[in-house]
Amino acid sequence: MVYNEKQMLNALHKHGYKVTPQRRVIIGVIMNSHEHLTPAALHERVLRLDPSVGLVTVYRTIEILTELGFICEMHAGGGSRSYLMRRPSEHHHHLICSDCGKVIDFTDCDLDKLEHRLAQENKFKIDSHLLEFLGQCRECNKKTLINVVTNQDKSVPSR
Amino acid sequence: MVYNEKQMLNALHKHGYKVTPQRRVIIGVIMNSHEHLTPAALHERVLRLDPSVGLVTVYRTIEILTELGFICEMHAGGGSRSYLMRRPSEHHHHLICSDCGKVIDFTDCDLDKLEHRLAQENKFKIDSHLLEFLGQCRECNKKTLINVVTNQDKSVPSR
DNA sequence: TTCTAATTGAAAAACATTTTCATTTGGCTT
DNA sequence: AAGCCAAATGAAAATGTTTTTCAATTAGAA
Ligand SMILES: [Mn+2]
Ligand SMILES: [Mn+2]
Ligand SMILES: [Zn+2]
Ligand SMILES: [Zn+2]
Repeated sequence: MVYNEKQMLNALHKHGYKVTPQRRVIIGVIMNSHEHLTPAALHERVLRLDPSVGLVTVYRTIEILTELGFICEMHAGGGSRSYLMRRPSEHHHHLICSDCGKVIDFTDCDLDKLEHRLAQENKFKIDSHLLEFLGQCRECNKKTLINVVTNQDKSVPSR
Repeated sequence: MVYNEKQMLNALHKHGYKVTPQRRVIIGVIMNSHEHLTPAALHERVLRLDPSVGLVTVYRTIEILTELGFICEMHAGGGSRSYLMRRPSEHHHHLICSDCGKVIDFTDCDLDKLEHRLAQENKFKIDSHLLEFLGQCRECNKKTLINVVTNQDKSVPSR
């Protein structure tokens, strides 16, 4: 289940935030993008629709939308920063393609048993968890395999 | 199982890296710290032992130690950046206290079944995963409970 | 001891995010 | 419809983190 634009704008209003043209555009871009976006990437797309929107406004809107639960952060490993993406409404996790950045959500992490045991053994009160699988999507894997076959006789540079 | 200082210095040498006084100090600080450290926090502690070591060298050493597998990144959620800490040698994950930053490692994540299923269903080639539990350690939880009891009759400021 | 590629620190550059502030505006009240 | 004002905005500056550049130093092999 994914929120639609009207629901998001209503929620803004309901929580005392003003529905500005800038916020409309930003929300529109997020809604119509299936990838996760950095603030900068989001801003770039917003500029195409309204060149006057500032990056600061993008940051501020991201903060609100996160607070309202419409978007969520992503951790794609490596030295990479936190990204964001539109999100289903339930607790979920990510399958991330390290090559192209494609993201697939999944909801059944089934970590309750593990969580319970860890809580007991370590006297921790566990509030939440972060789980992400990193790998290669089908398309990127195909490309890799083709490259391997094509270049199998070529010598490899030593560094 | 945790590496000792000598092993780490040997590994540096073995991989063609020079064993410099700076690297000795940095490794020493990491070895003797049980918390995870940001590059800046690590540098701060290094300065106490050798005020001439530059932050750049800390970054460069972090990179090498990560490559050699002696330290690993941490993702403590929120807008937080990537942290690092000393680490056991095997595949493992973290239990992180959101209050004091205490970290407990655990190794048995047992995600194979889930990984297999996700790989099949989504045609993904999964290389690795990231799993962290966030919560409150015993001590911090105690403090919280005491505060709740102590302040239960006091009025709460509205913001 | 000599030699040299690796390493270092300082400074600058490159980025990412937050703060400040004067101006504008959404939307409630008349 | 007009007025009002707290909320929101963009520009610019400030803050913070990480990387790059470069000349000087040095670890360690010969
Ligand atoms: Mn989750
Ligand atoms: Mn660890
Ligand atoms: Zn891909
Ligand atoms: Zn704690």
